[in-house]
Amino acid sequence: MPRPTPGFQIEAASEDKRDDAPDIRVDPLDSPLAAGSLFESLRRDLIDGHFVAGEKLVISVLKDRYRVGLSPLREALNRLAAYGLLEQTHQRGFRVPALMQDDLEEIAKMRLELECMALRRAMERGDTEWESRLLAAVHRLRRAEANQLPLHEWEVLHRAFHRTLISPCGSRWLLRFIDQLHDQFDRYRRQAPTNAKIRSRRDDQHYQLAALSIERDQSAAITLMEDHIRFSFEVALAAVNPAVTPD
Amino acid sequence: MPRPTPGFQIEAASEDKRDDAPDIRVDPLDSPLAAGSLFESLRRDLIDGHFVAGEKLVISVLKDRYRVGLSPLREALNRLAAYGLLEQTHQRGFRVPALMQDDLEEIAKMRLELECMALRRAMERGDTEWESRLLAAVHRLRRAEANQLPLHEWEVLHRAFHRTLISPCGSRWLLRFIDQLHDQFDRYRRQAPTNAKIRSRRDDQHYQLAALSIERDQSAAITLMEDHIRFSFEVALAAVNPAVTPD
DNA sequence: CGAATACAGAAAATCGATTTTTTACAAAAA
DNA sequence: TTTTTGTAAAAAATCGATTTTCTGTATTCG
Repeated sequence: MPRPTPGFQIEAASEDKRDDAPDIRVDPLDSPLAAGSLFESLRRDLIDGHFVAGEKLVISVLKDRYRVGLSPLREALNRLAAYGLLEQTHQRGFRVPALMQDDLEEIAKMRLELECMALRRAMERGDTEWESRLLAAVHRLRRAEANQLPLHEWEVLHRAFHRTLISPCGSRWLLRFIDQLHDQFDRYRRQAPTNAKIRSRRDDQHYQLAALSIERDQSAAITLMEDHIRFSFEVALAAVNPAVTPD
Repeated sequence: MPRPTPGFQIEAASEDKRDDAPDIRVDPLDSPLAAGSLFESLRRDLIDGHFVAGEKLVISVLKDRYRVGLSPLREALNRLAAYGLLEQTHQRGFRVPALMQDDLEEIAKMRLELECMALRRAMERGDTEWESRLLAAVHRLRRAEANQLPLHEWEVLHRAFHRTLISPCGSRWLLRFIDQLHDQFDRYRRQAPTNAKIRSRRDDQHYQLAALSIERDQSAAITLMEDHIRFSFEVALAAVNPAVTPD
């Protein structure tokens, strides 16, 4: 059964005046991209934890909730399954993957390998334009933290920062795999609690990552990237093992 | 427009007696897994090159060709797009990605990184059971080559060998990404010509790979894996640049 | 004569209904 | 009481029709 999160406040009630539902990103009824935008909506809701891990997704319920027809909905679910954010079993529908410590460890390990590889290449290939965009991205991210912007804004900027950092790595496949792993990782991280200490350390790491990368200090940047991912992993662990929130 | 390959000998003519069409792997009409098996059929036909690279896939044509309804077909296409074997543009359907040298280079580079990583881990973790399965796999593969089994049989055994080689690497994501890259790579390789010399060298490499991996000779095995992928890359290059078939 | 526009045909995307399969529950038998 | 079997409800999967969007062509206007 879906969790009663603020993301789903559309009830069967009033059919008009949807503009005041800030948590729903796209109104599929007005948009001609039902299947495509639905994929994005579902993707985000899955990562945000708006569904209980392990939960079975009942098509007819989703259909009502997102106000779309059967075909675009099933197409979006199929894409999500191919992407790894859903599991599909023949004749018994779609299921949200459970959260398991083994999985999280594996995902973190892969992130470590791939993101360090990407960062190394990015430092070799990045130009002034990249350096500029990176500085801009880290600045936006830190301001969002300092100014206590809503969590969602921060998440968007955080993802943008990491993407910018490795964007000149030269491999679309590498970027694609890392994106996929980030989505998987964030399912855990978003479930884990944070505190000021965690956020502050993370904030520093982001800034230092940008600085060292621009300076082309390869070994220091790579080491920091490893630290950053390991630290995020420690934090995310609390999603599967609530005892171990680090401070 | 689809190429007139033997895979598609079903014309609009006789509506009965489909059993004599050996190249169609599953008859979706008899199977209750239309969408799932259709994904596999399309995946294989895409890798086999039964579609022209860059070609636009017309839904209604595919519908007739594979004899399925619109919904399972579109679901399969969506999954293939998420998987990277098709490109989707909103409101203008699905397209087979073009073959480009840049892409091939990138794919080969990623294969090099990921498969070496996986092989290293597999050698650390593989047990006797793995060694046995690996010997069996390489034996089947070499016998298929020696006995001139049909190409398709060899392709299946070839894929099975590579999968077995790295199977104990301990990371589902790593295996998944490598599988995906193999599919991409094979789109090129299958288009490139081979000769006895190429096949013989490749055959040797497979045998040596198995032997060195079982002996746990890490550096030699990794070096050979690099050679193997580089060599396959050289061969596959002919798919985009017909002048350079190596001998 | 060239560019812009309107039209017609084709194709993609979506919808709602139908079919098939699974699941849950209850009744009967061991 | 427990297991088995039958039945009804629910859900998934598929189908064919409908709607929307695009594309190519021909016609009109500048």
